[in-house]
Amino acid sequence: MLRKGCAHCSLQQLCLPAGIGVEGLKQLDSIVRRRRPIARGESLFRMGDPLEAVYVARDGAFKTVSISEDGEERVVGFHLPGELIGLDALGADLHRCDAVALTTANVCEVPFDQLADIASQVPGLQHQLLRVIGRSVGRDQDHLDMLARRQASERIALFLHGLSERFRHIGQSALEFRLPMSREDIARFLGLALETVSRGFTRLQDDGVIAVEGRRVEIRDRAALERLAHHPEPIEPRNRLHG
Amino acid sequence: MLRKGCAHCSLQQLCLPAGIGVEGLKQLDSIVRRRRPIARGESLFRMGDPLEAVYVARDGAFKTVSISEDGEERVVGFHLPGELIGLDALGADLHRCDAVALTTANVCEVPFDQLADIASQVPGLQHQLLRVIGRSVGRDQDHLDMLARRQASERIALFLHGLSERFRHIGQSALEFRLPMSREDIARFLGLALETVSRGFTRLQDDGVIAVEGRRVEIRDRAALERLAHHPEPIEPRNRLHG
DNA sequence: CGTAAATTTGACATCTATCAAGAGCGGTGG
DNA sequence: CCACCGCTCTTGATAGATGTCAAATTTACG
Repeated sequence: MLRKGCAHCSLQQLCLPAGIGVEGLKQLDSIVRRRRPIARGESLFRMGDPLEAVYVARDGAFKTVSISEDGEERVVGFHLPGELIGLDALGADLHRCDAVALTTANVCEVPFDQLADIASQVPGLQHQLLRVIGRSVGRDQDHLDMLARRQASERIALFLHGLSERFRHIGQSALEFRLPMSREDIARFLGLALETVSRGFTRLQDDGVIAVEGRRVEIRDRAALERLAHHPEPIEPRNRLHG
Repeated sequence: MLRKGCAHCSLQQLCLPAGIGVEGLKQLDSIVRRRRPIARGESLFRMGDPLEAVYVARDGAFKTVSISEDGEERVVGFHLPGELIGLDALGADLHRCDAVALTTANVCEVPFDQLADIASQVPGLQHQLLRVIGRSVGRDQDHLDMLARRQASERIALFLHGLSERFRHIGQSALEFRLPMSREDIARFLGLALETVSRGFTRLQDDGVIAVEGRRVEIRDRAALERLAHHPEPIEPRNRLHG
């Protein structure tokens, strides 16, 4: 039944509850619904749906995608456990994109109206809500930063680096992890062709920066990865098996 | 002295005040500061500054830029009158970018702590604040949508189209306007080289979609602009002076 | 174990960045 | 009022990177 509640959730520090008192926590807890597991490929909401709730995955991962008018799917964002999903509807009360599960996932659902209500009563919660929104805005800006890079290699390095940081942030290994998304998803997230992403991974592996095996990634040389994220090409022409 | 206050501001409908009662308006009005005109090139805040206030231009325009670690300037966003500036700091209470005036501008400054205070008291204001934040998030997603396009022509068409919509939204002509930003700013916003932007404008002019004269832009064929925004190249191979 | 999907790899055309130079524009000072 | 200067913008040539098409290979899943 998963009736433990926010107070004992491993995501406590990342979620809305951070920094609010016991009273507030109880109130918040009372409106949070825990949904049955979402299967891979299922949607939490679709483009055009009215804003009813925001969601946080306790485990699993999601992508948010928008189908542009020319029928192309663009990946707007990836969402790891503890990262709020559904804020895209804040502007117009209508969702601008679909939220699709990349893996089987468990989510908490927080009805938005009730959240807003409580937020105006519980002193810390409003601030915390704004902060969580702000973190989400921050991730959007990181995304912008990636897409503004002209070199595919930079975008890819930045993507892996950012993902690594986020895994660390939720208490998983930052140096070895499994990508929840396909190469195609990554390509659509980075504004690149699928093949370019694949080649980018291969190149990083050849250069000894990472090890890839399908969706398993190991970061071998974090410093090099960061360098690549900020410079088009290897600073020092590293000797690649002499040719 | 500009002592007219929010109640009479032409931006009323776009700003925080929309939809809050007379009482709330008075409270809000009491904390809004109107600053002396900002000169072109001046900054409202800099990267790393603590979040003190959010800003709305009453006239003029701003850009927000972030200097990435490799020293490149990236344009994160453009801000027309009525569009909130400063939300980038929500996540960490620290500004992530500089806000620079593109023209001489008059701005309203709203101390953030006081705004948050009042928002929790005035029923409509919290909702309105979230909505304004949401619109800002929406603009970020439009930006992402542009940058995810692989063809420069699509990004440029989308940029002009979006700008046109925003001018209309603030009551100015959507078909004829003056760009407040340089080609270089646009290039850094779109992740393109300056020359590519220039060439893109020229091409649109040659195709009869727009007329450009320096920073003056006239949209001649809105439908064509929208088509270009969603398709790499002219659907119907329009006859360009027969060859 | 077999089939479909995902990923990698190769070849090639195209687009964009880059380097370079020139034109247009606005502002300044004589 | 005109000439000059600097900055922005445009235009051209070229090299390099990425998208596209195609096919082989691996992986995942039933």
